[in-house]
Amino acid sequence: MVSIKDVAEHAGTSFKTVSRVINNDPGVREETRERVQASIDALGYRPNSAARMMRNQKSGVIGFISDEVVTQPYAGELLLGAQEVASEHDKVLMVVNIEHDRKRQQRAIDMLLERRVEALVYASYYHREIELPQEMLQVPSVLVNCFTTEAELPTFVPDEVQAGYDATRLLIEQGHSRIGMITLNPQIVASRKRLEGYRRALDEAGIAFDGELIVQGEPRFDESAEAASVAFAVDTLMALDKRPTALVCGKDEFAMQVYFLLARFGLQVGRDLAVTSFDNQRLIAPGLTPGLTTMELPHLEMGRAALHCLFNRTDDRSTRLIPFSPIVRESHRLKV
Amino acid sequence: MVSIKDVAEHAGTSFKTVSRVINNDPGVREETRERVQASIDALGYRPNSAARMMRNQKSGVIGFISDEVVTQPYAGELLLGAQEVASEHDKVLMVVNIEHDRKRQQRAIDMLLERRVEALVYASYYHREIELPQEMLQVPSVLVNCFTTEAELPTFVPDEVQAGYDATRLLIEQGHSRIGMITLNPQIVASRKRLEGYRRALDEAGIAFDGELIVQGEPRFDESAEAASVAFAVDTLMALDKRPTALVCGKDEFAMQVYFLLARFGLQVGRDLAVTSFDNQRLIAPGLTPGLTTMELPHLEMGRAALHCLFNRTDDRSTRLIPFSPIVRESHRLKV
DNA sequence: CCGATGAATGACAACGTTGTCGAACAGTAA
DNA sequence: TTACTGTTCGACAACGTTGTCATTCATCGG
Repeated sequence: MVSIKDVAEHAGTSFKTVSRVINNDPGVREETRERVQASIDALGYRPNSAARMMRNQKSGVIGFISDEVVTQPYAGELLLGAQEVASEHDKVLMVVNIEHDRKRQQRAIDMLLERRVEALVYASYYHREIELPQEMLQVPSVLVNCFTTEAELPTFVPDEVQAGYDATRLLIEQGHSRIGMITLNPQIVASRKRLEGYRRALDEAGIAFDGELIVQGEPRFDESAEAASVAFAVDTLMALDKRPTALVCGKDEFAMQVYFLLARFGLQVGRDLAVTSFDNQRLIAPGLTPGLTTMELPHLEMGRAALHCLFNRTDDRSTRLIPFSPIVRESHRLKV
Repeated sequence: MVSIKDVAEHAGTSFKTVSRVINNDPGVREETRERVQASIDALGYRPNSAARMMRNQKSGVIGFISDEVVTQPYAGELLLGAQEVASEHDKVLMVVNIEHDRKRQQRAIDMLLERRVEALVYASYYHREIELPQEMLQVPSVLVNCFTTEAELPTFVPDEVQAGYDATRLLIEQGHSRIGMITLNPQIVASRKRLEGYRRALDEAGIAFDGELIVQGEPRFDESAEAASVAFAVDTLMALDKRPTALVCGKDEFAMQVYFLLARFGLQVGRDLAVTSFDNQRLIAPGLTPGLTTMELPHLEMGRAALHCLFNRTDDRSTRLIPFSPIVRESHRLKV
């Protein structure tokens, strides 16, 4: 590989002068600068970042540890937002997917610390508590879409309560008061918090909470039984004496199921039942008829916010709630 | 940051001996080794990879340039497969998303070459021809899910023809001979090749090709008009004198639309129309009733194959076709 | 014409690591 | 004792940069 010395020899100067040219140091005569630049171009020289790192004691790298962000639809936007802000600050992300594997996680963190990452981001696919790798405390770190009780770290999570509130509010504003909810697995943070938002919206509107209207859509054990589970949930709701006229679905896949399942009862979303949901899965939400009104997870925004926080290095180690965006289509509104 | 010299001082040896311990060099007395190891642990020493890089003239990094792989549902599996193989060989991926931006692409490549990546992978979200960044020829490179005519490089793309063939064949085997197809935008490689596979399957089965059965599902200009476009396609097919009894959909979103749209005609997928499709979008395909039979894009496999190719450095610069996997559910079969 | 000034450039060290070579030492055979 | 072996360890250089300081040279005022 061609080094600064090769360029110097080619240009007939000392290698220090070449260094000056590369770094736009002002103390170089114009003529010399041009000659050196010509040699750089001729030899195809590129500064060796490893040498620079050693000299400057800075890697310019930010580690991004993800459990499975990258493999999940649109969660990758989190990465995208992070990359965008990082590159504004001339930093690069080094992304490692650890896939819930302890050993792999350890190896990944070792690798990142050996590369002297200037900071670490830990991002999880779904909003949950994590076991904090203790090594993360050695460098500035932030958590995204996850949290921990083991240490105080800047944390960015979606505002699930607000999302639940807004999703419900959209239906209340349409005049509904019998509003059903198909929840995610209650062990999940999102499930509990969104329900909290739902209740808050009802309270605020003076609507009494009715436990009968809350049914679980995700199966307790067998993932593959999800379709059946949603079907059961819809059946349960539709068998009620006072059927709901509106429904908050725990995720867009549930909503899709609902669109199909209502046909059994001769009903249609958007005519007989108003629906809102969460996620705004681009594959599903716009493709349904009527278009699905849904709360979009702020992945991009969380990624951005987390990196901004790293660069504005204050001592603020609080948890920040990033709001969902309501994507308003037609499903929350009944056509008469 | 604590260096090898700090450890040496702490352990009362020369720094070279510490180096030997780190690298498991045999010529160290057991007692010394333990003493040094204790110091390493006590000080929390981690070897500085920048220094190692400089010394060894090897970065251990493989650059992964993606146009938008990461932000697209499940295309991230490509990255995952690549990462898996890389880490088997003790290499790390450095991923950069260039988002079709010329400048960003140039910056990304410069950055990667300055970091002395040992190889480059260029992966595109959908199968297409790319303009090859000329710098890629400076290091061993492979293309994934894309190709170029500007140079001969090892290339890994999905076998679209086989996918079209298989998707059609599944229907033929069920006794169908009037098989419609809703195609993607014909400018896309996948669209043309899959149609070729479709024709081959028909030929082989002695079924005459009928152009009336081929309709375009993707709108020509306006992306947002896709739903309407598919609706029009279905209407067209259903208005034929001899309606198709089976249908190959260009992507799972089309299939989802078809499930809904058939209702207009009082028809049902799996009862009146057999359907196959492409992609196996996890959000859609398993959630439809009947489950969608679809050809899964070999993202994971392409990622793996590409990296294997880099490590088995032969001079083979050919294009390898990676087969789709048929994910057989129920939609290709009519229930009587 | 001389010394002072400032601009342009070079010599050298250092960053943290590993490869090469040689030194110190213990043990063994003659 | 000597000579030789092998084991264990350290001194030193080098990798490619950049910061510090010294040197060279032209220019300018007196």
